[in-house]
Amino acid sequence: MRRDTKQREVILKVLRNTRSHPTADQIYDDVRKDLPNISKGTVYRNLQVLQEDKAISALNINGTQSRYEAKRESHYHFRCEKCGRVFDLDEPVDKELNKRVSKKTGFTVSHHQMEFRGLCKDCQ
Amino acid sequence: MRRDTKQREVILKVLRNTRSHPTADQIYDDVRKDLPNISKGTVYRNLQVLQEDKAISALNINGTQSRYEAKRESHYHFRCEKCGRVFDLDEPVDKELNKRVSKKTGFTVSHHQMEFRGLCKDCQ
DNA sequence: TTAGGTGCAAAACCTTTGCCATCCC
DNA sequence: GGGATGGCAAAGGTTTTGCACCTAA
Repeated sequence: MRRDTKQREVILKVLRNTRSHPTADQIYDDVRKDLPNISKGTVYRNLQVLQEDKAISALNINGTQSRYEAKRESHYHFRCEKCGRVFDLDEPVDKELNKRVSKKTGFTVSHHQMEFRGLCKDCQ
Repeated sequence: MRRDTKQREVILKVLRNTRSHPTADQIYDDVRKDLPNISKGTVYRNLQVLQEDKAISALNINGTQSRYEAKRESHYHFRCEKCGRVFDLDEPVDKELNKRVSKKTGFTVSHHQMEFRGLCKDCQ
């Protein structure tokens, strides 16, 4: 069973009080203001636990390794959460979205990426 | 100026001949069939160069570090390519997309992420 | 000729893990 | 009490980098 600990509580509090999408290291620094003795291992372990519990989410897709592809017509991806394979999709890319976001935000939008996730045929 | 090297050529060839979105390590293994003496450093360096030249692209967003956020209503992100900051967008999330992709592919689609890229207001 | 590129190995980074002490239920 | 969790430090895995030697232009 899951126990309540000060460490986990503070990590979650930090994430709930920011909109800055911090890295593990930034979270660590922030948490140390409350818990000067917390270790990085604990931060990482709790970030995982909190993800399992759906209390937080990681923006980055699939951990640390980069994947590459030759430049093609722009397209979206599907990543299987079990086997980790990445597939190209036929779904048409909506370029209007870039303009719409640009208009709303005032940012210069050059492109967007979309990734669907779930289970591929082999893994269902 | 950029010179043509056998190493870069083979790396690009490998990426053009696959749809498997390989990692740097997988590319390295593949390239070594042609160039047994190539080093990993060279692979990494060329993957960067090829990205600069827009000949290839990395699927992963923003290198190796993960960023986290507390769970919120699902939403899309914008990442500034200059300062690296990530912003939440108001753009409505289109859940129909999941169903459409699922129908087309036969995959089980649980969710999707979208990230827009460009320059934020401060960096333009 | 010479600036850009390569190989090699070490370093840098980020993340995970083993171990033992500690704490929550 | 006993299993879950934490702190610490070492290990692991990926990517970057310094340096001396090469090579395309």
